[in-house]
Amino acid sequence: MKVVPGGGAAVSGPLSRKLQGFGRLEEADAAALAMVEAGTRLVPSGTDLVREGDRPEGMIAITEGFACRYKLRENGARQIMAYLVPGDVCDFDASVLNRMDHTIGTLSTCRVARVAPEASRDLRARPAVAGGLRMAALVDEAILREWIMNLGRRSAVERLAHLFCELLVRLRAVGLTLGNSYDLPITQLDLADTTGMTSVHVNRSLGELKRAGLIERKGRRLTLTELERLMEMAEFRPNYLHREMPEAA
Amino acid sequence: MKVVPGGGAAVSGPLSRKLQGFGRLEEADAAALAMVEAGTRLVPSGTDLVREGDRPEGMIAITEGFACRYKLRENGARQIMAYLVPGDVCDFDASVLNRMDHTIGTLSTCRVARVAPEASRDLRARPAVAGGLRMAALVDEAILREWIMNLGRRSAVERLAHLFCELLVRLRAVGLTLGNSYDLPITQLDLADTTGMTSVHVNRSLGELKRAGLIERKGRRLTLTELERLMEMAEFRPNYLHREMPEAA
DNA sequence: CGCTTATTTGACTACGGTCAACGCGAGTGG
DNA sequence: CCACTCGCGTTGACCGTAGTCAAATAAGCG
Repeated sequence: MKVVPGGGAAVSGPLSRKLQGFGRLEEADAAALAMVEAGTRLVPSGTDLVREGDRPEGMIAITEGFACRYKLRENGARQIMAYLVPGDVCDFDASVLNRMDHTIGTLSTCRVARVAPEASRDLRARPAVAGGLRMAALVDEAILREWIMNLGRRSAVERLAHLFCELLVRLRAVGLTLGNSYDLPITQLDLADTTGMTSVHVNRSLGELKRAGLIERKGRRLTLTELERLMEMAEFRPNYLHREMPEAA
Repeated sequence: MKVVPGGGAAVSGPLSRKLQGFGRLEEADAAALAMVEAGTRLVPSGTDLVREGDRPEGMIAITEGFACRYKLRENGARQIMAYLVPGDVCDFDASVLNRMDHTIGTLSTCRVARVAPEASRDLRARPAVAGGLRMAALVDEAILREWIMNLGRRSAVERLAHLFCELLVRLRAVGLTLGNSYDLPITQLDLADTTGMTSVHVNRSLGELKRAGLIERKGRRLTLTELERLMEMAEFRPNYLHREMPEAA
């Protein structure tokens, strides 16, 4: 078994970290996931991992960096529909032999694990892993709904505030936060394409949040000073991100 | 076995009609679905079927009318995240014992079938039905993504145009269209809460579409005259609504 | 250090929201 | 049978949030 680079004992990576949030994993489960995490490749920012029209197989998992699902309009406008952060998995075999209706691409340099269909079957043969993946898919869908709420019924600042709160919770689940701060390795243009705005307006809205003392940004580091007020202004209720565990699978 | 009201032989209802779109159903499958459709109740417009915070079980299916998934903001603003049209099913047991993060309510008078957990298990025991439900869930998710695109990157008229095109395809799949027209039993306020606008602006945008000769409305009946131009203006590509069938399940 | 890519700012525009009034048809009750 | 109400649709005047265009800085990066 491959040793996780840069560490002695295999400290659990974001993958097992995330799935553990949905239920206890066995040693062997964690080992299988660590195996996946060991076989990652570094992908530069702005790379498409899976394109619209493709018929992908197996799975891909992100262990470092931000990726996203997006579509383009004919005029070049981009809309991001989902972020893939460390620990997130796309299970293409769950999509039963279909063509992609959108593209998956990296927003920053990413560490990506591609899981072949066979290995992917082996993973899903583990009840705890399969269950975790199913839960994760449900959460992803809940996030899509919340983003619709965000786009349809929140103002510019509120949208950004809500997004930042969501990311805090999601990144905390994989141990990538420090207090109320985390690395946000994406540009204001990316934020604009996420929140349905222009980068100019994102810039102004960020300024507003900063001036209000709600957030702070130093380099890539985003700090949610005054998290309480931020959550309140965005009406952020994290219930959609947490799934309660079934008593028995 | 109960006879479908109002007809001699059990003409396939929207439920089996829809699932057939994802793969051939056996006689017994169709019969089981017809059984579900026979046990429906009429629900008035504006009724919540399942509320945020509930922990529903079994399934519900719509066989007539429009329902929707929605959330409210504290200020009363509503955002609709999905339409449930005849043939659509919510499988709560697939959501593994979780609380609803949104509400499901009727937008018009609806005929609704509630399927108890046991009956729901029986249905899912039928491979063709289970497969169809899984496909349907994937399509629903694709629709969520397309709605995000709609909200984030399309103008008011484009959003409405896109929505109307989507509904044409979805309703055609259950045989509820006549040429390029169908019944749209919802108000302009509902359309506003769907497209993230105000009812005033929906009204004006509808007027614009009418004046351009792209749509026509007589009572509840919506006709997409000039469907080609409508699709083009909305950049509507129905690929996200169609799933290709697997060779073998 | 020089190039490229991001961020920031300003002036102006426009899309869509707000507020308010009016019309209209379907029910409902006198 | 008519008056009344209620919900929905329609229209107008005005406002404000966010988009557009353009240019100046700042920040990475080879």
